[in-house]
Amino acid sequence: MSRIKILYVEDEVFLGKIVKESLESRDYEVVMESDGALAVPTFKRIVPDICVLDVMLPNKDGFTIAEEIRQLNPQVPIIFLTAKTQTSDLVKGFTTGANDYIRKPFSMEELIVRVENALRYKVEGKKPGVTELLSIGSYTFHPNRQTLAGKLEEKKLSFREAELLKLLYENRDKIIDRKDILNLLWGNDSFFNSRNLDVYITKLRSYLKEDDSLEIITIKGIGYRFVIG
Amino acid sequence: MSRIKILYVEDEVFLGKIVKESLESRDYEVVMESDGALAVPTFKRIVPDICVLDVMLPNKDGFTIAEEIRQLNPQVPIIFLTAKTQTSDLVKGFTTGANDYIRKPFSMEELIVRVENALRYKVEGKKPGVTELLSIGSYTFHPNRQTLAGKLEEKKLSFREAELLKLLYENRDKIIDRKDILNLLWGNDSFFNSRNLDVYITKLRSYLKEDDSLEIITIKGIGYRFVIG
DNA sequence: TGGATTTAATGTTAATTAAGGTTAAGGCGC
DNA sequence: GCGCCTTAACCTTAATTAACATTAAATCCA
Repeated sequence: MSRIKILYVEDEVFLGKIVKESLESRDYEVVMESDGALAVPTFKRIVPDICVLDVMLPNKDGFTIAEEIRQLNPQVPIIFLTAKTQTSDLVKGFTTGANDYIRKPFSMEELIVRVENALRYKVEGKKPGVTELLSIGSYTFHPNRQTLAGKLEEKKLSFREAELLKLLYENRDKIIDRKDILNLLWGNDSFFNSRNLDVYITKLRSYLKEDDSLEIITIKGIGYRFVIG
Repeated sequence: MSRIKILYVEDEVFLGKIVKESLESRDYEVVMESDGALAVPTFKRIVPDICVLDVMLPNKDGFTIAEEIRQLNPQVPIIFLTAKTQTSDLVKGFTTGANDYIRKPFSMEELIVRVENALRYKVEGKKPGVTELLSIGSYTFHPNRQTLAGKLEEKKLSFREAELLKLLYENRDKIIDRKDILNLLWGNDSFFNSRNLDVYITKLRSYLKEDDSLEIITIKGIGYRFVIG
């Protein structure tokens, strides 16, 4: 299977490169275009599987680009990146069908989730995606359904709980920096969010206490390490 | 096993020297390159295990260097050092996988954690880490879980305790220089950290006193020797 | 040279500080 | 109102620093 191709239109070059590298390290093929006026020609040339458009662009804004892309291809998913100040009402009008939007500042985690959702939507129509199952000790974790099934019962997890558990699981046996968790899940590492993380760690520990081979170890001043077995 | 080789591209020479020394004190081999244009040639010459690239460089920026390095070697982990302003505060995350980001200013602790994680990822791919068990006299030591199990009970160790014990164990029967311990665990050998080490030695001795065949011997003015049996 | 004395290094325990854990009470959107 | 997220309050623990004790090496002096 060939790689998923993303057209990414962004005028802030530094930000763009970081996002591009990030997506590429997750095995997406990314073509970045920094000039709004060239977005549509580039689209025609590369024929991407999905588009990520900054709304605020010089020469031609993201919405206009989207309209023109829709003429060419009514199916392709488009994700808008909007600044916080731009009214969500205006944006909502564009988020019908295959469109979605993310408010800046966003975390990579967020972008990845949206991209994956959009692709799933594209492939399967309206069906929710194939739900992967993760086996964590004696538990079964369903990241998309946000459920954690133990021996006795299945617990529904909230979004934050599920995201945190997923992150810990993906980085099991490694030290994860507190800051990284905060930035990935909350978008910044302010003091309050930091205390918030503590709360969620407590929650997960309590959910996972049925299996004592599972442990979220604190590394004070640095972060956590999730050990399994 | 030969030492891990790091290519470190940084134009701020003063900062660079500090970081270089710090990494070297932790037993990494560090090659520093201050000219962006020479980064790729240096890469070819030394063939490092991991790259740490400042993004803002004269002549050639870190991202461009990364792209060229990727042509040569798609696997090697790359860690970018970015100033806060360069990301416009918009992307807060990092990516698991071959790439990682650290915002300047960063702590050495942070860099070390990233480097070690990146290397582990490289070595083990996505496989869960093998959780090792070490047998120390009548004790069983679990470095990742930070537990030390004696005949009667299992004691939870703190991060520092576990790291120190691991270090002693890895160098058992050899004389370990105090300075080396301080540099490896604390990153420098200041007076205060030195007293700190004394405290942790006392703690470990007390934890290990169940088995008389284990002894942490002081070699005054030099360091310690951990003898087993 | 060898015992006494000084000195510096380390041992030990306790106090302090700062990070994180826990639980519960607001707050906000659906 | 309910569920989730956030904030707050209070508690616990790790890491550091400090204080004082001990030990070994270095120096001194007969």
